[in-house]
Amino acid sequence: MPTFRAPRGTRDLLPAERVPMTRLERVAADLAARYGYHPMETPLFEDAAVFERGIGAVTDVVEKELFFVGARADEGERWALRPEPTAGIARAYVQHGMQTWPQPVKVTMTGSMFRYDRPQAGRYRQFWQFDVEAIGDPGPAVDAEIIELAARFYRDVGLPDVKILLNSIGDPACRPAYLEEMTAYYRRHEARLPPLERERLERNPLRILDSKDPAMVDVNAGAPSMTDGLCEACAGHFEAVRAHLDALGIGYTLEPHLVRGLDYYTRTAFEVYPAGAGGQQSAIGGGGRYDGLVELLGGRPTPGIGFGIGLDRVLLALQERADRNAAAEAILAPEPAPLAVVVGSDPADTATRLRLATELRGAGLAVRADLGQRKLGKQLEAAARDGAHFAVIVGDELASGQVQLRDLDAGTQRPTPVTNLARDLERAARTHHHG
RNA sequence: GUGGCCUUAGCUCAACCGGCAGAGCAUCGGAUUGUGGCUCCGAAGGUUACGGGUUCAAGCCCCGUAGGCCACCCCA
Repeated sequence: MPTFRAPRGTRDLLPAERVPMTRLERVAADLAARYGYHPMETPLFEDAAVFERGIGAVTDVVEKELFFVGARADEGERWALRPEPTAGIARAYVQHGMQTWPQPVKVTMTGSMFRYDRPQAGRYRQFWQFDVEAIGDPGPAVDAEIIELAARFYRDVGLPDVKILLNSIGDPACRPAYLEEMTAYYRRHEARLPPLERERLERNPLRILDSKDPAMVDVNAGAPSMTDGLCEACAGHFEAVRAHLDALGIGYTLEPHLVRGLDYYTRTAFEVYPAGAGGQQSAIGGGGRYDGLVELLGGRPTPGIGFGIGLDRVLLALQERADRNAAAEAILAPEPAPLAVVVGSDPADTATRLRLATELRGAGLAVRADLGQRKLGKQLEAAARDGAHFAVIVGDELASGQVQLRDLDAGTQRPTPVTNLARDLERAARTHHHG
């Protein structure tokens, strides 16, 4: 066992993971740019109150999953690592007076989030997310546009068959009334509720509807439905979102029990799951409307809607998938091989190998240099296994100003003057690709 | 935070009833002084996660800790 290892719930992203994840980020960033979103970035940590006030003090995320930054607590500073991106972005919106920008303000952010929960496959204490936010437009069309963007992202990276769960969870105008009605219902049946559900009744009643306890099936069947409890404005908004999605041809599943874990959500809520998995902790994306958040953080009343992509889980879904399409393969493919490797086993030539490689790179070519003193056979073997198409062999003919340019695929080689090397290699590469 | 399963080389895994810790892959070297992805040979790599206990003897049995995984919880 090594003396040190990555802290629980965190992991090192080695090239085999970081490379595909970077591609996911690139696809998402290019896509969002086409929709008019601009990248931004907030600090990794914020005043803890930003999350407590924005996300809600009685949510799991704030109550038990916040990572506090330990420094200087004695000086009254309470910082916490961001558990999600939206609260920080809303704080920035207020701080920078973005209400004076053309509305809606459309931004993206990519990076790590932190939650102190119990790790599991696809559930980490540090995880990566790509996030999209449109702040300042109350209309249902934006909701549909952002869900369509989400659907397109998953399709573009090779997950064309994701399941989009959709719901409306009302707003401050109608949720209290509905909550009162449904808690009253469950109080009447409290004797039949398991302990966990009784606790939820006090703390987070909406969760009861989503219970996995078999004992709850009967009770839940008779419960008042959230959809029926929507006020006219929320119902109309929801209907319009669905109509827009239908017009765009975006498939979704109505899920009246879908409840989001953060207090700031209003009206539209959605989550995205990979095709097969029914597993509950496998959401690969989620989002919704948060019309009260900016105001909670000290701004004017401002509507907003956002969507987060769980990059770790998207990657996992792609890796686990048996029937990968071309898009998925392109995300997971290893990095392209170098065009050529400069090899040579005479220690006296090391400087020349380094110089030649540098010149070739200066000419825009992807060239690896073997700067060791292993025997030539080993170097060629490594170059071939790397997938390089050419080897530049530096050896005796250097005395007459020449190196060997070897075609590793064809197994042929010829001498070429070092002064011509870049042009020669470029030409060889061109004819090679055509052949 | 609750319950359960697991942990042997860098990776994937063996090791009979408790009796000398092994293989494949990967790494490095060798097989004609400077020419290949295959093949052959070899080397290196281990406090059997960590700490205790039982026993003549523990990778194996018992306890604790850590980490991973699964189901909850919750979310991405």
